[in-house]
Amino acid sequence: MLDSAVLAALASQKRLQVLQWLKDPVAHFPPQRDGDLIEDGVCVVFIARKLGVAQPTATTHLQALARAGLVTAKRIGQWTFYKRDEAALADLKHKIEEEL
Amino acid sequence: MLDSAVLAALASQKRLQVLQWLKDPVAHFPPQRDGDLIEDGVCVVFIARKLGVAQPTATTHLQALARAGLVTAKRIGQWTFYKRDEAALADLKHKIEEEL
DNA sequence: GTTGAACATAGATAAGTAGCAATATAGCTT
DNA sequence: AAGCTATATTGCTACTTATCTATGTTCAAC
Repeated sequence: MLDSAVLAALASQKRLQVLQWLKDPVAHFPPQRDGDLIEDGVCVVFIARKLGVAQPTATTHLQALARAGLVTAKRIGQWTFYKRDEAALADLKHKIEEEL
Repeated sequence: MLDSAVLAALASQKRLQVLQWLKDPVAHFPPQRDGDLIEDGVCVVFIARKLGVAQPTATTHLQALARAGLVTAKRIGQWTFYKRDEAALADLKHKIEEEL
């Protein structure tokens, strides 16, 4: 059965926007010193800046996506990088296609 | 771009459940006197009863789905029948498949 | 070890959502 | 027209969400 909690994570224009940007991080975010945009993910402050919200607000959104399993967080040094969980997203799309 | 308002309509276990039941109304609801379960849809009180909520609560859920364009309402006499909008649902699934 | 940067957490406010009981409205049915 | 039934609307409470500022924590770099 489809999980409404996961759909709730998607029910936000800001979070949908982030997921779009994370499809091609290199196109949307500046280079990072200590983490690869593609391999490791994008750091929170970049996302906050591009979203036009304060950093804690961005953290909240990203944690919501992570709780839903749609992105993963990776801590490197003082940075936290977020990237899409493509397997989880594919699985979700498949479930929606089948069950909705 | 995916519309977060439509996804918000799906972000509820109760509304997801209703959409599932409406896939096969005959299997899930008793016969109706004045409207065909398949052609016209299912009346609100049946849905309220099966959901285990008061009638106004069911109305709210169904209106949310209707506002999102996922179901359509049809008034016949004193009844309002709700049924899935299969075209809209297919379109949504397609968009999710492509854009998520 | 002190400073500064990145991120998380806490606390506050405002807005939205789910639920109910009560009431209103609309339409049969007699 | 009177009464009954189905649905919608209203008014309320409780809970959740989005946002911010302020503070805490972690870690790098000097």
